[in-house]
Amino acid sequence: MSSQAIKTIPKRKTREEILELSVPLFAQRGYDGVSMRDIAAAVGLTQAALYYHFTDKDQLYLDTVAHEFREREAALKDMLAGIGPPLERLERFVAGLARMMATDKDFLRLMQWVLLDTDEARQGTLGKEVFSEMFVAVHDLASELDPHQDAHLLAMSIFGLVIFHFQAGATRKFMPGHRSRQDNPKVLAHHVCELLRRSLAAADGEVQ
Amino acid sequence: MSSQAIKTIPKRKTREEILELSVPLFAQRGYDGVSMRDIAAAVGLTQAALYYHFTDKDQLYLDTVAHEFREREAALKDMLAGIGPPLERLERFVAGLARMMATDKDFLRLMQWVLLDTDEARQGTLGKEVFSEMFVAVHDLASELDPHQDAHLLAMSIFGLVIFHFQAGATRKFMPGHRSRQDNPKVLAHHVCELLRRSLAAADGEVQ
DNA sequence: GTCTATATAAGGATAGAC
DNA sequence: GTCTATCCTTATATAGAC
Repeated sequence: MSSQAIKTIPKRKTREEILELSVPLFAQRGYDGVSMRDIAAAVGLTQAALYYHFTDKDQLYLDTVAHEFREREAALKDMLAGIGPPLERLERFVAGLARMMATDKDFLRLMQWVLLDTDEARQGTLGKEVFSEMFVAVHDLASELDPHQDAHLLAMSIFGLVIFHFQAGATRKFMPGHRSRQDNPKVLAHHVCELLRRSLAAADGEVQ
Repeated sequence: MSSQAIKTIPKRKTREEILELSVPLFAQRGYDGVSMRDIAAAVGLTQAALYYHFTDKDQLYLDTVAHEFREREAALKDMLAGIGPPLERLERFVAGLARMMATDKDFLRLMQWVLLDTDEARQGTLGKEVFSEMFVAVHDLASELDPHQDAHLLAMSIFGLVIFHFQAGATRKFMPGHRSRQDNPKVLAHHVCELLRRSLAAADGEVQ
């Protein structure tokens, strides 16, 4: 190899920048709501320059979503890693997920856009690439929590219990019984964990 | 009043037709994904004719959503009406909601679009108009089920437990432990009800 | 009430200079 | 790698005939 190879360092800075700045745009207004001009303006480039980095808008969008999801992947894995009794790990995961949903609004919204995607192939790719690993871990945790229940359904329920509260987001403010403390992810996590803990304890008692 | 008044019968058929046919379009692709041309083509009119019935696209969209939501309102109320022990009413509601989500895909998707709406005023209007009444009923049911819990959070959890499964929709197919029977709304309803029933029973035991 | 025709803007994408 | 300039398509919305 010639010494020239050293010079071939990936100059991917702009590309990363584009992805980074596209995240909040797509998260806010979705695929159809964001134009290449919008993105170019946000990055400080002309529209044409974007086509040097990405073949078309579709790919830019896909790469943006994948980028954001990979960013959060490590954090999600950490929540589920480690040892301890299943109930303790559940609490750690629920608390972590709630905190993430409360903090990374863009992540939550991108997820919602993906779930509305009608392209099954694309949804499958993103789903597998992104959710699958996390779901497997929760699925396994679920079957540890109660081997007699359908782990798939229980895992889905755990996600739904946490995520739906944040999906409802602004709408929640208009519903009766709303208090600002409920926006605190810790309060929500506690509510969800208690609900699940009681249910699992009762299930344990019912089986033999 | 002259006999002429009889002739002034509301000829609202076209308007209703437009709304009816707009529902699946907006449900599928959202506000930005549907053009006035698409709608006109679906109805069998020219684009210009739509502007006789609606001032602009925004209003057509809003009226479409409100129309669809009002359509389901009666069914939702029925699920929550009636007498009986709270747990029985919960089961009826969960089963009904699950069936509706499995049947009326357009309704579910329109709801998801509304939840992604960034216009707070619009979200407030639709939320109040549509969800509020239903939420109040579930909220009241929740406080009957367990007076010691935060009824707002519990009501949200009930919704989340049912709705999230259907939101995950196509993505679910790619997750481990998936079996086709889980797509049956009755199976899901049973899972959710059992989960809640056990949790509430345990909560009852823990107090005093 | 619905049409044709058109104004006006915004969108995705490419060619070629630098 | 990024720019300018441009093409072509699609979009919302209006004017005026019927």
